[in-house]
Amino acid sequence: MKKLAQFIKVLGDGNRLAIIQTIGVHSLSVTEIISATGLSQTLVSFHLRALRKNKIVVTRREGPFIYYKLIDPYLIEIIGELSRVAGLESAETRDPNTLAIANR
Amino acid sequence: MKKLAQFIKVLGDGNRLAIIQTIGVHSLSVTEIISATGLSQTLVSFHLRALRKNKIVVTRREGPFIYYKLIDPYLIEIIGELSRVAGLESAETRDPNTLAIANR
DNA sequence: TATTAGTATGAGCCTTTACTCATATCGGCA
DNA sequence: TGCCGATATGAGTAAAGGCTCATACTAATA
Repeated sequence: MKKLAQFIKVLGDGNRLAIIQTIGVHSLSVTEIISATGLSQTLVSFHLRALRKNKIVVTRREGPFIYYKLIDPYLIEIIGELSRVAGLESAETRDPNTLAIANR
Repeated sequence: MKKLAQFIKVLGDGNRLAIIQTIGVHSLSVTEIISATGLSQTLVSFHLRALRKNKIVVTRREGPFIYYKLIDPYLIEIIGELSRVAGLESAETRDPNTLAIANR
């Protein structure tokens, strides 16, 4: 239970959520994440470390770039579910055809 | 995004997760939650307040007792999904077709 | 080898959070 | 009204978390 709490705690930060949403189903370099989120290099790196340590993202080096991607992109869907349960999303934003769930 | 982060942050605590799981689909009094979790009265009350403030539980008074229940019991399933994505659950429970999340 | 772009790390600061203790409130009943 | 069981609240403390600054590491290229 404590492991799960730790995992969820990592998700409970606005900037990390933004980074996760930005990465989405893609594989993005740190520079891309920085410009997409508008956060500072250090701050992005700081949060990426937390996401790495908690097995939420993995990295792959390509020349001078390091690409990050979600270990399980399904996480995006779960976050969407949480958003609904939290009452922060209108019900019709849910188009089943676009859900990654469909291609699993 | 920040509202969602706050909501998730509330879920990211071991004791609160224990309380949420304990309540489950039922409606439990504080005393029942205390004995089921083994936490102190003050601590349970402390966490219940957080769950209340963040619209995760609602209360109903019945004589001297106050009953707590989840506003959306579906939350339990989402937590289960998170547990799977976190790699903390056995793989057999991982059949996408049986997931409530898939049939909504 | 020196430089530069891309990325990570460690230290320090400030805020938030989880917890406990003591006390207060509330409803029922003698 | 006074007491008792059930629950909540406020203050205080220690620890954790988010952030920034300065610096270090790494790979490519001149």
